[in-house]
Amino acid sequence: MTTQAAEGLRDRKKRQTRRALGQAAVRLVAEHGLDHVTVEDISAAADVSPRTFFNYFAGKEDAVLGPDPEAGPRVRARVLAQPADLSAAAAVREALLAEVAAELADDRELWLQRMRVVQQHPVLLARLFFGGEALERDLVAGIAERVGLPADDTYPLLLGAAAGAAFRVAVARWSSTAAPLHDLLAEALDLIAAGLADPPRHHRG
Amino acid sequence: MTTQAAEGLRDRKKRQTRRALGQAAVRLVAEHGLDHVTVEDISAAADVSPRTFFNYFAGKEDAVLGPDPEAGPRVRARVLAQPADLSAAAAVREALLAEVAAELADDRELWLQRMRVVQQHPVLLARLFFGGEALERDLVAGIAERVGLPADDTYPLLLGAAAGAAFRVAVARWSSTAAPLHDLLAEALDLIAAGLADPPRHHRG
DNA sequence: TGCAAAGTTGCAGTGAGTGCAGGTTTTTAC
DNA sequence: GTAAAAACCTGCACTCACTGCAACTTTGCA
Repeated sequence: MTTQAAEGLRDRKKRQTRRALGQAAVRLVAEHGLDHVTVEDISAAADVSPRTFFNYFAGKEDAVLGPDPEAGPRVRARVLAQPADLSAAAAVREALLAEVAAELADDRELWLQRMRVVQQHPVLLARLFFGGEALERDLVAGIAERVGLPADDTYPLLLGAAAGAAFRVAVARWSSTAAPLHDLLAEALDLIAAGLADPPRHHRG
Repeated sequence: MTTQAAEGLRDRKKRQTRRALGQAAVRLVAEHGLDHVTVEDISAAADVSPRTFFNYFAGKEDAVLGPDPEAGPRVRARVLAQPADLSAAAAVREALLAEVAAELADDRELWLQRMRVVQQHPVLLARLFFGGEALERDLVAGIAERVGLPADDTYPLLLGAAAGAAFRVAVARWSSTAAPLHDLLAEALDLIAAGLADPPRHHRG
């Protein structure tokens, strides 16, 4: 049966095209702004027809964000894989930190540019959150399973949503400061675990 | 300076039109689904031209959500108006509960239908969050001012984002349960203030 | 009553996004 | 090695979203 590398030429080309489109989208939008870039521009830069673009992405915004359909299940598995003596919040913390480390190892520079673009285009932020929705659903499912509650109970929903909030804030600060994303995310998650009590040092008039 | 009733016929008509468009949008989308409703349909139902529709809303989704541009400043003011002995988190809690009560007093039924529609169309959820962005920015500004930190510091950003998360979860549960939104929101905010510790009763295998 | 400001509408045009059909490339089976 | 099958790419035609512009109508005000 000649069971070899198992990765056909077809799939490799598909990934190449997808990647080319995504990179072109980020680069062009960074250069010219979101409304001054058409799908045709992106397609041309990636050397495919505009029609083909839509075989890969639902639109400009999707191409910029390049959502990863496997991220959700991966995060869910990570949550369940954490040691049983951790609280749910702690398990989410470890799972997200591990996931972020893995993602960034892949393509640090692209992610950074992507996030800078997102900061400059609030519409993209909305779409990022939307993609985050699918991910958040899986995260919530993992949390629910871990604590033995239904997935539509307040607690899993809220922990998932709060983790998403922490992630957004960390990314926002990442694109404007030089600190490692890992540290920023850890800090945000810790603040939430502390119940968002008033910050220690704040001098009033 | 003739500072009188100050509400001309013009402005009243504008508000009527805006309201008619918003209601028509929610009703039609609830009936036929988001992609089976065109701007033309909505305009026809509100008895204006399609071109006029765009003088009021940026698109279908905006019309469904009917964002209130004054909500942001109002929330910010509410946060600052809370007693000084409250923690920032507690101040946010009180401000949001008051705001929700005021909003709902206006148009309870419309809001409920709106939220049901949002639940069924994740794209709208993204847009809701986007509109929420503007609001969240004002909320963050209020928090920052209250605690004496810059508005781009982690703490205000995170408290604002977490409050947004609590709000989303409360709304999600509101549209699927019968409980009052006020109670659901209070519960969610309290859970966050408790650091999202493991829920009290959860029996493992 | 008459002028200015604001609102409404139609028209024309760009661009997003989709279904369909024909052509090309990769895979699979013989 | 070759031919059928499956997957992919592409152009075409179409609907709909959205915008600028230029009348035209209504409201506000002196």
